[in-house]
Amino acid sequence: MIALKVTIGDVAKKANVSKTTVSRILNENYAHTTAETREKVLMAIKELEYRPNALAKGLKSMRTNVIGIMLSNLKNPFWSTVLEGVEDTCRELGYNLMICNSNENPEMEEEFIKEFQMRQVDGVIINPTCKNPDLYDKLIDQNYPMVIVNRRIQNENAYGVVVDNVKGAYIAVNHLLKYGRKRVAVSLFKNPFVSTWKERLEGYKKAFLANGFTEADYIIMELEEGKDQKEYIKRFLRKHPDIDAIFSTNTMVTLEVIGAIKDMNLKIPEQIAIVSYDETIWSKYLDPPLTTIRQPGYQMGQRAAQSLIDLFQSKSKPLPATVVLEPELIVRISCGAIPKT
Amino acid sequence: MIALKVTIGDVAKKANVSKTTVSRILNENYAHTTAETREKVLMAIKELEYRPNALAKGLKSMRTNVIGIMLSNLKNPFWSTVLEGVEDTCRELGYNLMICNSNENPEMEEEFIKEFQMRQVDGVIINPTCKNPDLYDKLIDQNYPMVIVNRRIQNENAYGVVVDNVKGAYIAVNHLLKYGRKRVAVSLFKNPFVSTWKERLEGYKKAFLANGFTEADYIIMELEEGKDQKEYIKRFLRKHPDIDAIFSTNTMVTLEVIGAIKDMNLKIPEQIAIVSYDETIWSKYLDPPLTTIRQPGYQMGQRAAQSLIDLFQSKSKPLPATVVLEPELIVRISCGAIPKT
DNA sequence: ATCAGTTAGTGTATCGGTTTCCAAGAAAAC
DNA sequence: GTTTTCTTGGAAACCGATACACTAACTGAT
Repeated sequence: MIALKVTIGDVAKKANVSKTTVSRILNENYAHTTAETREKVLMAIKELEYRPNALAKGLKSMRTNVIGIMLSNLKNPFWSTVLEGVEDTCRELGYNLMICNSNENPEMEEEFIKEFQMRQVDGVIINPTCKNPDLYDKLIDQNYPMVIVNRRIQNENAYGVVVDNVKGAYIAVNHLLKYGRKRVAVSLFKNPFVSTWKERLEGYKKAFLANGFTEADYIIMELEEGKDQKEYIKRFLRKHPDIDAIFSTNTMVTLEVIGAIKDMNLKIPEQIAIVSYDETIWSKYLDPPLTTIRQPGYQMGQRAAQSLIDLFQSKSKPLPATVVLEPELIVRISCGAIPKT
Repeated sequence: MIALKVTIGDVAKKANVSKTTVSRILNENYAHTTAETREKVLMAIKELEYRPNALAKGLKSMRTNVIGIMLSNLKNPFWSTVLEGVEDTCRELGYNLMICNSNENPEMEEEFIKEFQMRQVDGVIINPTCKNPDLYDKLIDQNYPMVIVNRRIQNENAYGVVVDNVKGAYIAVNHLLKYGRKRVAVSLFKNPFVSTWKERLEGYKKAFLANGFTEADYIIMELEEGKDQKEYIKRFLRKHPDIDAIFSTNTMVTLEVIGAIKDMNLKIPEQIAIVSYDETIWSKYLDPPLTTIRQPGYQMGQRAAQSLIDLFQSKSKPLPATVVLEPELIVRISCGAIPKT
């Protein structure tokens, strides 16, 4: 048997009071108890090593102090950082965390939302697949406490925490163009549902226009999940031999790009410069050290957890809003352009 | 309000049966129901979009179908992989996952275990800090369903999944010595509580003795958390200028080691060869490409979840056992010794 | 002495399921 | 035709907490 259970009734009996009294003391509601009674009860709790059953508590009180987080990808280290921010914040504020992974699969996403609801989590943080707009709308209409992270959804009443992806892409590509690159390609996983995809592409285009280029100068390399990326990239580079820089919107893609370039015996950054999304601890040790866009993942996690908990703790419901965090360009060798300091 | 609740009573009323009958059908206990009744009830469930309340269910049935996982570090990508294995397996088998992070802090660890117990999780997977032996013993004595991952604890009755760390270190150092390195240092975070620390050090020593060296040849570089690692490594290297290889037991340390070596303008692998723990997607793109020990993290997660669930699903309790997975040496440039193929 | 007001504490319904025990009718056995 | 068994289904207790309605005791004012 698993640790035979001590219930609130046992404590009450031992301390010679009612369950109500014990419950009040447990919940630090001291309205109807003397210091003396409290002492007695706390003693009994300690002696019996009593731990309240969170299931029973949640059932009656309609609050579980659990929040759910649904990510779409566990592999990407960016999410570890976000998760860390969420976890730390939850712990500080007395919440536990239930985690699941939609794997970009909208059916999974829907299934897990139901799961979270059955488990009566107090709210959810979700990196949406963006493929279930009706689901998001329904949840928001129902006033289900939810914070959308990293990506945007098409609903004005959502609470969200994102990084400015237009800006992230813009500062990356702008840096390349300012330092003389003319044929800058963008590499991205084809995923037109996802807002980050659209925004980073938008930032890429914006940088071109801001630097006197035209639409004709865009070079867009769309990769498809599951294929041999490196082969595709090599073919693409051979077809466009004038490319002198690549802005990569995704860590995994970046590594494939670097692999392809090395296979083709091209020099980074002399022949092809690279700026890549997502700073990691490896970035500065790559060959060559990688210029990256850093996203404040830990902060994103913190803010998301904080906003969510505000949502059901504050009496006056906060207005729907999306917090926008700032990306940052970390300049290293791979972009071939280090500003003088 | 959050989605107004449909209860089993509502379904019962709609289908003109008792709660008992609905409950039986929900739990696929068809002993007392005709196909006709089932049909009726399932219709009602669908129409009302009924979803059982997992809290109520768990309270009475003493089963939550939730398992807890406690890691000691979210940053290290090795754990993302493990987590992915656990998550996938849990989903397949119908379990949900509650996650927390002890951050190597034994008090946190104890706190979170209590938290998990209060929440009535069915069992836990834990990467122990190794600093709470009494806690582990107590849980095991109480028959608390628990699978220890990655590290070993001093208790014969534990269930565990680990990678062979003696072997991992052995094959790394053996490779260096076989290919002619004579002054091989090991770099590790000083953490004598943790079994992996001991085992990797043991493997290091074993490789020396197997290659005709003696204890006098050990060069042990112990780092302390929180200090400036790179500075310390540089001082160490200057003090031991004869070091011609480093076996690094930890990804983060490896990066510091590489940084230190580059700062000192030494060549990898010509002057100092490196073999490092934990293969990552970056390893082969580092400068130079890194020879690593790959640990099967995803498998570790799978096996752990599988074992844990076996523990409370199979009638005959499995015997305590620790599954040992095999590490693998991935040879690249940094060790300066690529076997001919 | 009476009444109102306050304080400390209790009894019990309740949350939403599961489970045990029992009943009624049909089928089978004698 | 009566008893036994099997099948289908329901009533009510229960899991372990919280919350509402209530009482008993005490204070103090009239």
